[in-house]
Amino acid sequence: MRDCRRPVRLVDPERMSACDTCIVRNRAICAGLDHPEIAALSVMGRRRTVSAGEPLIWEDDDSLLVANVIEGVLKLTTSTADGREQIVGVAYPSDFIGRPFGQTSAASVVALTDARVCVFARGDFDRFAREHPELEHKLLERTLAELDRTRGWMMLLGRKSAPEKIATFLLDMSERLADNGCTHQSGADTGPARQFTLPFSRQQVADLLGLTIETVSRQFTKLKSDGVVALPGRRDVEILDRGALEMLAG
Amino acid sequence: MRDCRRPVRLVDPERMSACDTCIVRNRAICAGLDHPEIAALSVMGRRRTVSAGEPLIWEDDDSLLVANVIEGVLKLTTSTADGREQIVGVAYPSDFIGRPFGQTSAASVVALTDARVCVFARGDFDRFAREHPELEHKLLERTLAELDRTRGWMMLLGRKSAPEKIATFLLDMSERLADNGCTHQSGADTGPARQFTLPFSRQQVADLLGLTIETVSRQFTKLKSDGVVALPGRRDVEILDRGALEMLAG
DNA sequence: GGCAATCCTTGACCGAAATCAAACCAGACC
DNA sequence: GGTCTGGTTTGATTTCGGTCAAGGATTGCC
Repeated sequence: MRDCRRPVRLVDPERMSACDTCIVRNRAICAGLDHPEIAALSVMGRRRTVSAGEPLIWEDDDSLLVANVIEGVLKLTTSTADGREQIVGVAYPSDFIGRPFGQTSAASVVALTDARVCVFARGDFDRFAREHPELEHKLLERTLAELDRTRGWMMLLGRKSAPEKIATFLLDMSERLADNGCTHQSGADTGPARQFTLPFSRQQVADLLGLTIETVSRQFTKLKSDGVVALPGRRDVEILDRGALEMLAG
Repeated sequence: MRDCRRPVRLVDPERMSACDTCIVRNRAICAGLDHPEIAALSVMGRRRTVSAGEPLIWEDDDSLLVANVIEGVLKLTTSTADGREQIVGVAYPSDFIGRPFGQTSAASVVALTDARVCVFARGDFDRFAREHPELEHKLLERTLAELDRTRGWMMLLGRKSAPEKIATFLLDMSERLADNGCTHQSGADTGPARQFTLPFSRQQVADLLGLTIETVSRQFTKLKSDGVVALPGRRDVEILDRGALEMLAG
């Protein structure tokens, strides 16, 4: 999912005067809009950077903004009054975040890595979307896919054991962090990544899987000593035995 | 959420020649469509009854049909190869079920009570929806709301204890099964139900909350002996101390 | 380099919920 | 009435993962 790191030069990086140079332009919901529409969107939107750890949207706040992720990874979380946290979604480049057509957002959005997003005032976006069925359709397709993915994760949270959770997680990461052909000559899909760098700390993996940090750590150690994965760095994973992982994932 | 039980007479109950008498007409996604549109939908759709326990859609099957729920309650489930089950959604009257714009359905749909639905071939529905932005917009709003609800449930599955799960579940049921003013003289919202009949067996409650049937049973017994609820029948619940439930729900 | 802060790992122990097993109950049917 | 059946409750026991606590490893900073 990572985008190519080729620098993008913008005449005016604040105003989105340069949707045409946007690296997620073909994959985000704005794909397929024609020139006048893109121009209208450009007027409404602004580029923003969000540093790792910085929040973009607060849970239960008025839903004031929506955004497209250009670069980086962000987490969507819900929390209980006593501070327990559950990650309920992860947004990658080209993903849409925020809650259009609703008063409040059900989840907080916080950057996991330094990120760039292009944000819109929710009201502006809502109005624009209602006038552009093609955009709404893209948003609908995306939302339906996200709902499917979320429902799959419910099975993991409700019914899987810790080893199954970790194995499923690693396989999922391996797919979502797969190289999209940017750093390779061929444009072909290179398939799931054999090695990758997690955008999560151990605590965040725990918050994603409904486990504690200690259990996550122990399971990683177990996989390492069983020769299923190598862990060259804190957040680096190399899959040595994908078959074993798939067995474990259940 | 229950609809009034006043019988609906149909000239031809098989063909949906009588959308105009449909009891969920004002709340389902077809609300707001004009006469010619409704007529076109009528031609595409068929009414169907589904008996309690009977499946309507199979997980991983080709997504062949979508539907509106007219009456009854259905569960959406995902299962593992070894037979563990997780309920990932519950559909009530006026809810939309199925996976438009996608090749396969991520969840099975099975009736919990005898139910009536109006079904459409997915292809037909997709085509119709793309030509009717207002319908797609309604579907989008619904899908966004369902995603919010699903994410809330992830917090429950990943981070809540058994007592918290049960309390949250009962409060949720109390709201969703609330009388919608049908059986009362006033049309006013009567608020959350104080007593209601669950559409779930104990096992199904377990599948919804990510627990075992024994744990569910024990928690119900505990709530009863603590005087928080009364359980006049297998599936009947009467909330005696809502405040206590809210405390327990965390 | 030394030091602090943060993150991660490891160990000992505990407890909540699962598992295993046995009653119990409520309808349905004869 | 009796019996059968499927769902439910209850009890005894186990286990998985959480909690508590300590120790390492990395990173950043002076």
